[in-house]
Amino acid sequence: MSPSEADSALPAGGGAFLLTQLGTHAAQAFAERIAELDLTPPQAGLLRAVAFGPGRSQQALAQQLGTAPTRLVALVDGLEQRGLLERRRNPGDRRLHAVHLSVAGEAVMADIGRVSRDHNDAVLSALDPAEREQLRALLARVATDRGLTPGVHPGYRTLSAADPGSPSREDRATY
Amino acid sequence: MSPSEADSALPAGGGAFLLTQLGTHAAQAFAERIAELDLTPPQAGLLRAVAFGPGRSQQALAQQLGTAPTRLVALVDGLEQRGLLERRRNPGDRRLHAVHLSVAGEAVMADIGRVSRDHNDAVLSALDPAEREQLRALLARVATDRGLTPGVHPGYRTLSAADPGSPSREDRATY
DNA sequence: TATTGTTATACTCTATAACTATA
DNA sequence: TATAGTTATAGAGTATAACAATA
Repeated sequence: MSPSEADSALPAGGGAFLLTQLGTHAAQAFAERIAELDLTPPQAGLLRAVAFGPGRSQQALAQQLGTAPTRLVALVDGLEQRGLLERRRNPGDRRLHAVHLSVAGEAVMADIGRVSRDHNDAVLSALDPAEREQLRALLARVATDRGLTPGVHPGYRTLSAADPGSPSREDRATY
Repeated sequence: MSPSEADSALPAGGGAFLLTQLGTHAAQAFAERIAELDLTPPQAGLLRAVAFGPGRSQQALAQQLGTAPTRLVALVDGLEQRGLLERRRNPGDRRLHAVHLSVAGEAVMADIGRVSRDHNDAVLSALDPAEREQLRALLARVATDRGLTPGVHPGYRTLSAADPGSPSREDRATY
């Protein structure tokens, strides 16, 4: 079989492939930007979660972030050592650690907000405001249809690799 | 600072976040579909690359796929043991292994093409053909603007995690 | 006994470096 | 000596399971 027979339709040219490609790119670009704050994306996500709902237990945070409680320990450890998070004992139930932002942590949160907005603008710089809204609306419909709760993404946890491999330049001709 | 101040704009609601979210979802969905053929996405990508350009060396394939030559060895090993790929010695330069699809490999390639098309249809099922094309056009412009060669994606290799963490349902209100 | 948090262990994936065989 | 392929080693990241403290 010839290559053009093998995948005549659009494996690497279809919308699903573009979504995979751009999703990867967006995640990488965000990781690079957030690295300027000496943060990883998971760390930024944890800070954001704590900022939104201060004083929650690590169990609650783990459930919200969709990660194992054991993973949260190391994350909180690192951010606590850097003085961005605080563990506070709960007098009512001393098993719980209420996680709060420190003052420094709140300052970093403001930085994260700026970085996120810059990131969004950079990724979508090719589109004007109307087009961005158009794209947003289409993506939101796909996300809803696919059962993705807006604001909650899978988290790249069980991800092994990519879409239809990495076809590359040469393949474009046929795809 | 209150959460709504911290990220007033759109960190988890903007187009960039949606791209990350849907990109992850599309990659996972493809991985699940291709697993029905007992393949991983990297394996499918390698088969596709070989199908498009048969007889190339592992070095050439590694460069095209954007991966280290050492990683390709194990990939080719597995697919050769399953009888889908063949290593053929090059009489001219016996250091090279020309990689070819076997007959069984060509049959699997046809399956991959079907799976890829089904995957694309499923992911975009919320949109009618005109809307799919609209989305495709917008994504293609963003991809070009960001310097991504169509058909070649990063490959989820250096990916550490996700966009702005995993904000989750509760955050939607503010985001 | 159940639950929160922690620690220890193992497993997967990938990257780096050393080795061989050919040239 | 330089290159293609291979093997071996190690590193990052994550998941699983056992453990200690508290309820």
